[in-house]
Amino acid sequence: METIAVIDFETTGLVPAQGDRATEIGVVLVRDGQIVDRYQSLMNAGRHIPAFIEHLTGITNAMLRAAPPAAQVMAEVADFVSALPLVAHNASFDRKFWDAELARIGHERTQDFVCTLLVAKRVLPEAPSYKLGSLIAFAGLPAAARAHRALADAEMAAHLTVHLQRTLMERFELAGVPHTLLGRIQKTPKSQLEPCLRRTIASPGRAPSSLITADA
DNA sequence: TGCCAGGCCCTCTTTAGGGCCTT
Repeated sequence: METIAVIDFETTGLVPAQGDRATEIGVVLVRDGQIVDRYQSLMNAGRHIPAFIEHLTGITNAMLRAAPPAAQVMAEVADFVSALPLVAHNASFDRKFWDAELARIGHERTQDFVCTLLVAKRVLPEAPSYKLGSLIAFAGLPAAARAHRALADAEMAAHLTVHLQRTLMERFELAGVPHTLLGRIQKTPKSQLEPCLRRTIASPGRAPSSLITADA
């Protein structure tokens, strides 16, 4: 059964190219709709956390001074994730930091990222907001006790991923929704998604991902 | 102290602009 790695970073800011660094990472492994493993660690990259981000996340500069070095943490988490497909909410953000922090230890990402924000916009078009917490509330999924911490946000994104997969399976009578199909869905224009998946139902002999590729 | 960027998406669009989302 397919295993995916849902990740979330807390950081000092928005732009690694301007010196922002990761301060914490959380990873949740999901298999067959269930969380099967977790990884979380603060990481000390020697970068000061602005006060408003300390307030936002609860991660303080004092906490980072006692945290393991970023390089050590990234080596551990790269080993934990290995080549598993990656998922994140607003993945363009986490992808930037994942690639930047990996590059600092001489590693390079080989797998794709799936973005739950882009998939949710297509699968849940009636949602009032696409913030992670708002989608969790909208879908009636369990909310984390402390948002804006890496593992809590990764767990919420994992629950959202499973909800999106199950919604697609029920709506389109699909046997399964692998990460490759989620990847195709996030790249398919919203206006084309419904007819593409409807044709999937009418062509049971063809794999959903190949159908989306051909029609997109 | 507060902001930073960038991809996506919508519309009063496409020769553009602005909001959302992430910390």
